Amino acid sequence: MPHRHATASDVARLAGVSQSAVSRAFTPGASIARETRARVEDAARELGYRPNAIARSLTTRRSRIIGVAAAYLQNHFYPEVMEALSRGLHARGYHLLLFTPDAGRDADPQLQEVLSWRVDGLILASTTVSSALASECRAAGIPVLLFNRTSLGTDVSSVTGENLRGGRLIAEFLVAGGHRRLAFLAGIEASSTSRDRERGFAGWLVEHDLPPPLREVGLYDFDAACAAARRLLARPDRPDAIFCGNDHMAIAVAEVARHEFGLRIPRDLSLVGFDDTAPARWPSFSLTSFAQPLQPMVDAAVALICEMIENPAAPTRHEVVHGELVVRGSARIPPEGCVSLGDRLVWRPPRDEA
Amino acid sequence: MPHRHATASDVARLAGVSQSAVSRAFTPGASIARETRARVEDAARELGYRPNAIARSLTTRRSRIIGVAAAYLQNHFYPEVMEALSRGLHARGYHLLLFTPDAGRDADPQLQEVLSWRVDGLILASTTVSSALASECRAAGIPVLLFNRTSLGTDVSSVTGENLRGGRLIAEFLVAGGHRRLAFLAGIEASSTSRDRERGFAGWLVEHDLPPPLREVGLYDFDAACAAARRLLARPDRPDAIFCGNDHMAIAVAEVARHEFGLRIPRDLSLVGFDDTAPARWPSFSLTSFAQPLQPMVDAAVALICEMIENPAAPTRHEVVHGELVVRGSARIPPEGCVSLGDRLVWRPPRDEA
DNA sequence: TTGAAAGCGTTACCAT
DNA sequence: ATGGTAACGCTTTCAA
Repeated sequence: MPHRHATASDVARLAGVSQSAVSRAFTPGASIARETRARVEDAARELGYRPNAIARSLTTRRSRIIGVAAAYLQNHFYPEVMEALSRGLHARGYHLLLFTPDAGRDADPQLQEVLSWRVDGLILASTTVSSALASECRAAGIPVLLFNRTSLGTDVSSVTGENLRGGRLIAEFLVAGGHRRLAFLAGIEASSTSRDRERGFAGWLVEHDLPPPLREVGLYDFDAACAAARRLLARPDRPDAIFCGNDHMAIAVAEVARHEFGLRIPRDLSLVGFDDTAPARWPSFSLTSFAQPLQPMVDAAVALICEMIENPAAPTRHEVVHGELVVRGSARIPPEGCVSLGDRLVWRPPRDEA
Repeated sequence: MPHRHATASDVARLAGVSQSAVSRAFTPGASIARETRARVEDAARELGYRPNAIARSLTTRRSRIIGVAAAYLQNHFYPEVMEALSRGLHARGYHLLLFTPDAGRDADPQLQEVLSWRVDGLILASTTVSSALASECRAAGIPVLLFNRTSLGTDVSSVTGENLRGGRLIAEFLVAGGHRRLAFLAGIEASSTSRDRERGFAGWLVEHDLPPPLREVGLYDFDAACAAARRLLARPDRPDAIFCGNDHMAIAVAEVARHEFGLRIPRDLSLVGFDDTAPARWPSFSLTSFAQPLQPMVDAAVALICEMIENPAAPTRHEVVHGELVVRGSARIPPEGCVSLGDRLVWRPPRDEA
């Protein structure tokens, strides 16, 4: 028995009021008598009535749904983001329509479907949605927020960590630790995160008249990072320190270095990651990593998308959330600069350079 | 400029047809002349028209949305599930409305909100939604599917791995490996997965006149599992093999065993996990683990929920997806029973017992 | 094959 | 404060 849902009219009939009154009883700021509301609520309870969000959205023209594009869920950073995002949006009365663009393929068709739900906003935490489309949405008047990425030419708001400063700081950290044969393991080269981290890293070196780092590409993928690590570590001029574009790849490199090359970390090889995800804290890796503070980033994203929804005419904003270089055991520790911060050890340049 | 979305009427006007014709042009099986469709499509393209899913859902009374409850996203198993689920549902034309019940708190209010979207189905991949509510949904006629869990008294369909057989097999595996001082690290005790795995494990031991395993509770949580490991490993009668309720906890135990107790795995301690998630394959852990085959489980879930939607009167079903005990290096390997399966080594009892 | 018209379950605007 | 009524944008009869 497909047991039809009760409607506002059903409730109205039972409560002996108009259907409009029922609507008011469920609208926070509406003007309705205490007693009327009570009667409606009783009737609603009896019938198991809940306002139909679909019908409501049709008239209000606000869905209270945010479309969220996520991929790379195998990278520990993103699941944690999803969970926090879901909670944060819920707290503001929004729901989260998830879509996961296929890695290689074009994400735009999927996005079109999400758009057909007239989502109030869009958070793109995945590189594979074309920037063109992102700005197209903006043109169509729907707020778009890039999470943990930015887009080049197009003018779309974003929330990111300090990719550039992080890269610079890590260069300085490794050099202060006495390393001179540095390497960078890029993620997806087209991604802004990878580009910015590399730009910061290589930039600092160049500015200090040091040779540019060796370079391989790991595509933010575990297996690809393993392969890149093999190429890097098999070189005659093997690097003695590698800055990996994220923790996920850093772990891959650590595994290859130890188990295939018999290297000891950090004695033979220093490793620095980015994100400071949970596995970085596991003793086996004890990864020194530039933290992208999850909760602040998510909070910023939620606040920003809500603002954009309330004021669609607002100018685009690029929020950069402050992070720290969290020092653990995977990289040689410079003699100076370590500071204890809460329960973590972080590194700051002895002479203020950052 | 909030640039109003084009509606079917707008398209109709431009194409010189009725609004109904526009609807037909976007309805797969509808009867419409080739030429009419072409004109509609042209007009639609020109106006950037896409049917409004909200309005459509209101009339069809099918949302093509599946509500998915997820939590424990820090356990690597679930993100992978989410991603596969999202793809699988998309392939069938469904969208995924994600909600993440707060761990401790009551998930039911959140679920109510999801229900107000008149979701076509509900997949619960989280223990915190009350079984009572799950069956309430079923009573209300909305298909509910439990993923990686079952519920006790209530009659709700489910997709799970072979928790019971897995537990039994692991007991046999460890005993065949010469272990006698066994322990079980439970997850969330109220969860069916933890209960079934334990029941299989302890049951096999009892049936073979072996003493029951030691027991601690790790709540499927990394830190809690670390604490449990400390209690277990500090005992005078320290176990020489631990079956951990999932990989995530097994890794926690491995970390504590190695880095706090100086134990070597598997020489001093054998460890077996459950799920066979990506980190289990990392050389540092090389975890022997009973595989819950992700893709088959997700495929089964998608197929089952779709069936339930198409035929709500169908009886509840409990699908159990076949898994294998994947042998790696974290547990002593019995002299017999290892079989190569694809690129993995799996264990099967020499005399067929499973 | 096509168009007109009646819903779908709300909210929002009017009067009252 | 309340009830009537017109949208909201679509699908689905029903006639033509």
